[in-house]
Amino acid sequence: MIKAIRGTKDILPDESRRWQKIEDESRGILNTFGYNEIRTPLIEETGLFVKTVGEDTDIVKKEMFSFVDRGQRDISLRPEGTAAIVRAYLENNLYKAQTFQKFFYIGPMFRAERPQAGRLRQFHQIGIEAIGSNHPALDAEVINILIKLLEAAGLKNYQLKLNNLGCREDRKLLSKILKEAFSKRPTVRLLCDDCKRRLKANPLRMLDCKNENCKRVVKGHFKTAEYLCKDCKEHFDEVIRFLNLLKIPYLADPYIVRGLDYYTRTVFEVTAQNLGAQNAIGAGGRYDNLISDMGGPKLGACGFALGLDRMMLALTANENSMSEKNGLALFIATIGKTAYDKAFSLLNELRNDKISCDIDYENKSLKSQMRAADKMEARLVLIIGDDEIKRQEAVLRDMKTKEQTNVKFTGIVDMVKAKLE
RNA sequence: GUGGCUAUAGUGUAGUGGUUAGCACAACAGACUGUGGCUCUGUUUGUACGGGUUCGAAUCCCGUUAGCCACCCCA
Repeated sequence: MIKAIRGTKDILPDESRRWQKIEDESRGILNTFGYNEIRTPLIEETGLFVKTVGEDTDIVKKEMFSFVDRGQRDISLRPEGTAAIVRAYLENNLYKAQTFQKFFYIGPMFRAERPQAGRLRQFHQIGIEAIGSNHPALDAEVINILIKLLEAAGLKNYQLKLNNLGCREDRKLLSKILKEAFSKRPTVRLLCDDCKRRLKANPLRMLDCKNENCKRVVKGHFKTAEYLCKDCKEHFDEVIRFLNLLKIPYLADPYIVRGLDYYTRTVFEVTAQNLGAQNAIGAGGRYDNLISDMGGPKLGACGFALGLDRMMLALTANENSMSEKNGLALFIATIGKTAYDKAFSLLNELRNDKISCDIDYENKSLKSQMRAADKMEARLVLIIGDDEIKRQEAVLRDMKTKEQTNVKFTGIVDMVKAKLE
């Protein structure tokens, strides 16, 4: 038997109902904030992610599903959403019609990590990208939307962490300062092996090392805010002011560093409880250099991505989930071939009138058909047998009141409609 | 990607080398035959896969696969 690929899973109808509900609610919220859905391909040229996410990031170095197609093109399944959206924004010259634009997306992303609860190789994100503005209100709005989506889904225990990485120059300065601080033998020896490597490749990542010893040592050497330029400092203050205006509680955490290279200035992360080590449920930030780096105009932008699979997990853990079935309006139970034929065409009429209805497909006994109707939570059951065919009328049973009435074949659709009203 | 733990009907589980692998729920069928839920009766379905040890393996060993936990990373 062929099984689903490692790290992928089926979202079965029971669960799918919950997904749809959350997606629908999210679309509604995003709509009120003026965001429009964009759908980009699941596959892109590998170079897109190498350039944007960063050559030295784990995502690109070891987590991408990449392959060479028959035309010898290097292609990858998208590991995240931002790069493709910026690509689409530039490729379709969207900025020429209007510079500032707000997008949202919902869909699967792919990363070849070792699977765990809350960490799949195909996982699903809902995210937004607001492109074309440096305004600090935008950062606050983006964060606000993330919070709104979480609350709409019913998530209770979450925490928002906020930081400012500074502009590209600030990041360089920070890297330089870190490198210098740990350039001498004795200080280097205090770091874990990973951090020794990070020191060379990507010093900023030393900031969020989980090793207690590293935390202490690195902490002792600097505080992020001190290395911010005046503009970045001001921007951060403004973002905080707007957040306060919206009464959004946050925790300033100078050790938040994102694993994607394009972030500048504001970065944030929302963690949820009950998810074990995979507790980052949503995260994002500003990326003011990405658009120009990709050959576009110099424009600021900000966005986030929310992990839907993780949110579902967190919701089940909170026991806030409920899966209500969409009960059937009508079930038609039949006895005999003639009755089935009559019922089958009747079904079509009812469905044309947007009445949800169904019939038996397994030649079951009347008793079993009634059981099936009950299981489907049918409100009404129409019973047609030989007697009814002779009289040209059917028995309509209300499943709740057990009340039964005879209805002429010609008046069935109207009668059912009236009963359902 | 590294280390560890786990794998028994659809689901949750019992079974620590010895008969036909047990239980609950679910599913299906039926209870004077044309009517659901409750009750009762019956039925179907399983040792992840592949090797090995042994007279004998769900049980011990090895490999594979998958899941889980931690790391790593991230949503």
